[in-house]
Amino acid sequence: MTLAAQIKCLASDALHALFPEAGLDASQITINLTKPEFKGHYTIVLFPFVKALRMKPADLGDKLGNYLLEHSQLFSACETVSGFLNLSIRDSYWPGFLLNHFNDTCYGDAPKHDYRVMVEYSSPNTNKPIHFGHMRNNFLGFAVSNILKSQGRQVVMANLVNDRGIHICKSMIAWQRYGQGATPESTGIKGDHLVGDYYVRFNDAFKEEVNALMAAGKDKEAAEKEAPIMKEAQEMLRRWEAGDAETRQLWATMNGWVYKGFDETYHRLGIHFDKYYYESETYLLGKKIVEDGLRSGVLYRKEDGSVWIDLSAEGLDQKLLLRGDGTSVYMTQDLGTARLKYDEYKLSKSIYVIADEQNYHMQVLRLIMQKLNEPAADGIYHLSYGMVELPTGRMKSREGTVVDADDMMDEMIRLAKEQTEAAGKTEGFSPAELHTLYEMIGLAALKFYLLRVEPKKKMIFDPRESIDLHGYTATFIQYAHARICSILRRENLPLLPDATHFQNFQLTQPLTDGEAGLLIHLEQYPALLATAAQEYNPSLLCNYAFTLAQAFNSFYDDHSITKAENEEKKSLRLMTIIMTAQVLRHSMNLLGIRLPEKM
RNA sequence: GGCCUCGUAGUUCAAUGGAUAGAAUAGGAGUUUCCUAAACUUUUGAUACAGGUUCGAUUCCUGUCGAGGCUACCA
Repeated sequence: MTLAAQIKCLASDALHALFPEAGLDASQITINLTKPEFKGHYTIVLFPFVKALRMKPADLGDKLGNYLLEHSQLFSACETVSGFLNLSIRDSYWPGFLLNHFNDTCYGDAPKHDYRVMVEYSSPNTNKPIHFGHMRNNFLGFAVSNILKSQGRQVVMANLVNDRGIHICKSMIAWQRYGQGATPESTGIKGDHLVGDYYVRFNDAFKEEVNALMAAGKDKEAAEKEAPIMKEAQEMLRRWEAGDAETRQLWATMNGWVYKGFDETYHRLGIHFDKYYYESETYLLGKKIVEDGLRSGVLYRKEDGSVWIDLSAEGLDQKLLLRGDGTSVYMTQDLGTARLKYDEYKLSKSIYVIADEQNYHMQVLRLIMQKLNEPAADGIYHLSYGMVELPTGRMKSREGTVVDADDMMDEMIRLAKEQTEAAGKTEGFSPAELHTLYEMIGLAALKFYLLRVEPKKKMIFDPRESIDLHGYTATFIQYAHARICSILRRENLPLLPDATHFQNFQLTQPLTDGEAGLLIHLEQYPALLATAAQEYNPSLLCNYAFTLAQAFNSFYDDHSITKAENEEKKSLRLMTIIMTAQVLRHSMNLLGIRLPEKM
C-alpha cells in the first residue's frame, strides 16, 4: 500500500476514534504532498471537517496530529499550518522501502487480472504516408497499451487499416493517368510516399478540371460534381465493390507498396500491433448488420434506396448507413469491425485512439450499436486526442502542407548528432555506437514532445523551430540516467547492502531534504502509474519522470555518492540512485523511450 | 444557426475545489582543482472578461468575448 493510502487509513481511524459521535465521512479525507516551503512530506486537509466538528482548524490539526504520532510509527513530526496538517515521515521508514524495491524491475506494475481490453490505434489510410499528426496517435496508442499492460490488463494492440474507399480510388486513378507504370522499385521512392504523391496529383488535376468547367460557366458545386476525374474515381469505387478483377489487382498492388512503407516507418517508430483489421474485410459484415437492423425496424430505407438511422430523439440528426447505390460508408464498416473485435476477444473494453475531429462520429457509433442491441456497445471508449497543428492551421495532405513522419525522424536524429558533437561528447564511442545514440536521443525527443501534453489538448508545432533537447525533454531524463549509470560503473563503490546494514532499519544519521525528497518521489510511482492507466494519460508519466530527474539532478549536485560521509549513507544513496534509474527506465520504457547508459 | 472542445508568464505546458497558481524556454545574475555543466543555483514575468455557488474557484454554474472542431451519399 502506498504511503498516501496508509495515511488516509490512519487518518480515518483517528477521526473515528477521536470523534465517534460526529459521523464524519472518511471519503472527504484528502492527502496531498506537502508544499516545499513547509516542513513535512504529506498533508491532510482539515477544512472538510472543521464545520461538522465546530472546531478551529488549528485545534483539530493538533489533536489529529498528536493522535497520529501516538498511534503510528510512521511519523516523526507534525505541524498544523492554517488548516493543513503537515506530517513528516520517519527516516526509519526508508531503509526497508529501499531494500524491498531498489532493484525490483517490476516496481510500479500491478498484478495480472482477466480484464481484456483492445487498443485500436494508428489506423492509417492507405492513400498517403504517415505524418507528424499521426505520430501523436501512434505514440499515444502504444504508450496507453503498455501502461494498461503494466497495470495487469490483457491488452490487444490493434490496427484497423482503412484500405478501401473513394480516397484510395483517387490515388489509383491518378496513377493510371499519370504514372506510366511507376513502381517503388523503378523510382526508388518509398511505397507509401509514391502513392501519396498520386493522391496529391489527383487533387491538382481535380482542381484544374473544376477551374476549367467554372471558366466555361458552371457554378462551383456543379463543376465539382462533373469533373471527369472525380467521376472516374466514383466509377472505380463501384467497380471495386463489384469485385472487378482488374481493379482489385491494381488496388492490391498499390496497397502492397503502402504496407511495405508503413512497416518500415512503424519499425523506426518502435511500435507494433498484435492484430490487423482491414476495412475491406469488415465492411461486408457491417452491411449485414445494417440489413438486420433494417429488418428489426431500428433502421429505415428512403425512397432512393439509402439506409438511415434516426437519432433525433437523442438530440442528434439522421445518419446515413448505406448509400442509395448500395455502397457502404465509414460508419458501415465501423459497425462490422466493432462486432468482430468483440466476438473475437470477448472484450471488457474497446478503446479507439482517434483524433477529436471524430468525437461526433464515435458518439454516433456507440449509440447505433446500443440501438442495435450489440453487446460490444457498452465497452466502446473513444480516447480522443487534439490534433497537431501548424502555426498556419491544420496539416492537409491534399495541399502538401504536412510534416512527414519519416522526414521528421531524420531531422531529429540529425539534431541529436549536431548537439552531441557541439557538446563534445563523442569521445569513447565507436561510429556504430554513436549512430545508435543519435537515434535514441532524436526519437526519444520526438516521442516525449508528442506525449508530454495531455491527450485531449490540441498542440501547435512550428516546423521552423526544431524540437528542443533541453528543459522539459526526454534528453534531460536520458542525461540523468546516464549520469547514474556512470556512477555505477565506478570501482570504489560499496557493496550492495542487505538488511544487516541497517540495525532494525534505524539510521544513525538523519536524512537530508534532498535524500528524503528523492525517496518521497520514488514512493509516488506506483500510484502515479495507476492513475495514468485509469485516465489513459501518458503525459502524467512524462511529467513524473521529468520531475524525478530534476530531483535527482539537485540531489546529485549537493550529495556525493562515492564520497558519502559514512558507509550507511553510501549504501542508502547507492540504493536510492539505482532505484531512480530503475524507475526512469520503467516509466520511459512504457512510452517506448530508451535511456542510454552513456551520453 | 445548432452541438462539442479550449482560452493560464513573451512562448510551450502543469495544477483529484485547497496553502503565496508550478515547470520549461526566452531575458537578467551566478556555479566547474570534487561521481558527466545536455547540469545546478538565483531573478523578472500569467488565470480572457463579468457575475454566481463555497470556509476556499484556474477548476463547478450562468452570461459576454475569442480560437478550433463537428454538423457530407469524404474517410
